Order: sequence, then structure tokens, then C-alpha cells
Amino acid sequence: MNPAVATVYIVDDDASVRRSLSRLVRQAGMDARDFASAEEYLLSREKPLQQPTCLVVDLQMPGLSGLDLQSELARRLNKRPVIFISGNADIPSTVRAMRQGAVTFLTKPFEPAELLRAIAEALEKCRKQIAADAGMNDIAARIGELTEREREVMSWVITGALNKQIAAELGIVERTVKVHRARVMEKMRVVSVAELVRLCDAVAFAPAVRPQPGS
Amino acid sequence: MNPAVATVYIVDDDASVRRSLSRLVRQAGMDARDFASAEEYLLSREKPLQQPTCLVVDLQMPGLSGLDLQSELARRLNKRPVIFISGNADIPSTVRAMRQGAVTFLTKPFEPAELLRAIAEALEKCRKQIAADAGMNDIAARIGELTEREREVMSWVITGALNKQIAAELGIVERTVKVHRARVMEKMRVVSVAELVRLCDAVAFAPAVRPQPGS
DNA sequence: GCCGCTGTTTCCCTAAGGTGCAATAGCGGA
DNA sequence: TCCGCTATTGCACCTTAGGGAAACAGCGGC
Repeated sequence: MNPAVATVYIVDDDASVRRSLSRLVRQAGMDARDFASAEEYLLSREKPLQQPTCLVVDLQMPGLSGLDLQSELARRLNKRPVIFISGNADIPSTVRAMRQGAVTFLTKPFEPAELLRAIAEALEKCRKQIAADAGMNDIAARIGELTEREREVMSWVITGALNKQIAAELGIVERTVKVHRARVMEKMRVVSVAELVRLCDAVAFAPAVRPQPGS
Repeated sequence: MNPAVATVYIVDDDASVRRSLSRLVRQAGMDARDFASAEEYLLSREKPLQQPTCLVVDLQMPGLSGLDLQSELARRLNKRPVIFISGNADIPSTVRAMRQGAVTFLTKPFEPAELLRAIAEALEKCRKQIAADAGMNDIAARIGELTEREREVMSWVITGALNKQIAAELGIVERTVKVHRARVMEKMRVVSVAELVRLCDAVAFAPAVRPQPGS
């Protein structure tokens, strides 16, 4: 409902924990949604990631564990930050969780403030991710507007190649390269090669043709 | 002595642990150096970081703890990967260690192979860091060769500004900008603006003059 | 005071980038 | 078959980038 507000997804098999955490989160002014298992969360997935969100996941759960959920999220490229909570965790699990990018790992019992602090950090991380994704998508969309030939020309332009070199490489005349190049600059909405290079590097735009492996 | 070999620094207050870990490391074909305390390691510092190295640190030690050592290393910009080992660690310490970038955290007793695997990972990470640092230093050195004016002109060039715009901005004639620009390209050893942009972005070269905060 | 480095400028010329206009050609869809 | 998109090219013209040659000026060091 509230589009500007953050949402915390709580995944825990213990109903009383879900209730108390939800209450805590809501009292702090955020939305809370809870799930009784990793599977339940995975089935409910709302992919977009438009709004800052994060997960608070119990380590031990019947079925998929918290670590399994984290791995699955990574596999699905779901970049929501994860906070683990656990009553009796061991070091190896903690290490694995952190290595896989968990924001933190809290052991029950913990101070409510401690969780809220972790949530704040996770949401901030998520906001940055959203902003970064938005930028990347924007650039990718522009690249998507290019024709194959234009992409090809662009891949040469961002290496600093001269029009005549590009022309020779593609077996066409320089005038044609200029036409493609102009369209690239227009569609990518840049006015200088410097900007074009930055956009392409930001999304790791790769050539396809350039790296001549043979010769 | 052996310049091509990796070295593992072992920091543990227990002499028998130091002996056994050193033996393990040497048997695996790497050099080992051990220290009885964090302080001892910090005093022995050989700064360069030319060769792949990593640290294996005990969490609990008299004086500075393993975590303290890790923090101090971070403060000193010593980027050697750290592997923690501990007999009786708790989750918060593990989380803190991992958040601060530890490669992993092993609890004693652990399989020798497990430590060797972690060391291999840490050394690989170190190699990449060394390579990245070398690249950055190389670029930074070139920027260091530039005069103030040349750096100023470069900061404008990498934004895609035209010579005439730069000239107007600096209150000089276009021909002068061309002179500086040519020296920049020469000293930075690039032949295109595209390459120059990449070098500058790689080291996060910032302007100094550009972001006019006032007006 | 002379020398070297840096920054600056003027005159002039070539090469490369960028555009407008016009035309040809292949291809897939209405 | 005509239309629209994409790719291509030729011609002419203007703007930028890049240099060569020569010179002047401030500054710190010998």
C-alpha cells in the first residue's frame, strides 16, 4: 500500500517468533510480511525489487534451511539482503552465511534494537542495490535499442578506434561508420566518447567480435 | 629467499600450535613465519606486499586479540587476507571477523586439509590484490608525472569537454589546451580518450576543480 | 645572470569527427 | 506490391583534434 515504505520479510517456522518480530518491525514504522518456511517465501516471490526490502531468516527450519534459502535466492539473482537469526548456531554455519553475503547473524536471544539496527543496515544496502540496478537497467535498455551493427560499431568506438579503422575492420566505408556512430551516440543519449565509455563499462558491455582469438 | 613462493604468517600465542601449523604449511610447499602475538607481527611488518601472503590468526590471544589485529591491519591498509582459527569462538566474534573481510573462520580442531584449502583461497585472493594494486600504482605513478595544469586539463578531458570549452573554463587559449592535452596523452601513455577515461576511472581520479559547489 | 621547467600564445596546416542531402538495396510485414 | 527499417555509399561542408615552429614570461637553482 505505502509505496515509499520499506518491507521486512520474516521467515521463521515458529509462529510466536514471527508474531513478535512482525510487531517489532511494524512498531518501527516498516511493513512486515512473514512466512512459515523458506518454501513459502520462495513461492510468494514478487520479483521486481522496487522498494527497499530485506529478509530476516531463521537458520534452522524444517525443509529448506536458512542457508538453503540464501543459496536459492543467490541462484535466482534475488539480491535482497539477508539477516540470519538462530537460537543455536554453530561457527561453520555462520561462516557460510556470511561468506554468502549475509548482512549479519544474530543469536537468540538478542536485543530488539540490535535487530532493528541490522535491518536498517540491510535496507540501506538494498536501497543502494536498487539504485544501482536502476542505472544498469536504464543503460541496458538503451543498448537494447541499438541495432546489431550499431552495437558492433560501438564496441569499437569504446576501444578508441578511429572511424577509418572501424571501417576497415567491418569492410565498409568510413561514411557508413559515421552514420552508425551518430545513431549510437543518439540512442545512448551521450554527447562524448568519454560518457559512452563509462556507460558501457558500467554494464560491462562486451564486444563479441573484438577479441580475435585466432590470429 | 624464494621469490616466487607464497608465505603464510601464523599468529598464535600457543607455541605448539605455531610449530604444528608451520610444519603443515611448509610441508605443503609454502614458506611459514610465526609470531607469538599480534604486537609481534605488527612490529615486524614488511609493507610492500609483492608476494602472495596471508595470515592465519588465533582469535583469542593475550594483548591484542585476533580481531584487534584485523582491525589494525585494515587501518594500516594492509590488505593481506586473514584466516581465523579459534578453539572456542562465539558467533558475534565470527560475524565481526567475517564482516571485516576474513576469508574464513575455522574452529579447532580442524582438518589440516581444511586449513590448506582456506590458505589456498586466501593466497589466490592475495594474488589478485597484488595484481590490482600493481595496476593502480602504475596508473597513479603516471598521474604523478603530470603537472598541476595537466591534471586539471585531464579532469576536463575525461568528462568529454571540448578543447574550446576547457579553454574557456581555464581562461586560456585553445592552442594551450591542446599542448597540455597532448602531454597528458603522452605521459599517461594512451592514444585515445577512451583509454584515458578507463585509466582515470580505475583509480577514481577526481577533479579538484570541477564540481563547482558554490554557483 | 643564465638555464631549465612550466605555462602560455600566435600562425598555419593536416587529419579526423560530425552533418545534411540524396540515393541504392535487401527484407519482412500489411 | 508498397511501406518501413536497416545498412550502405557518395558529395560537400563545417567543426574539432593534433601538431610544427617560434616566441614570451615567471620561477627556482647553479
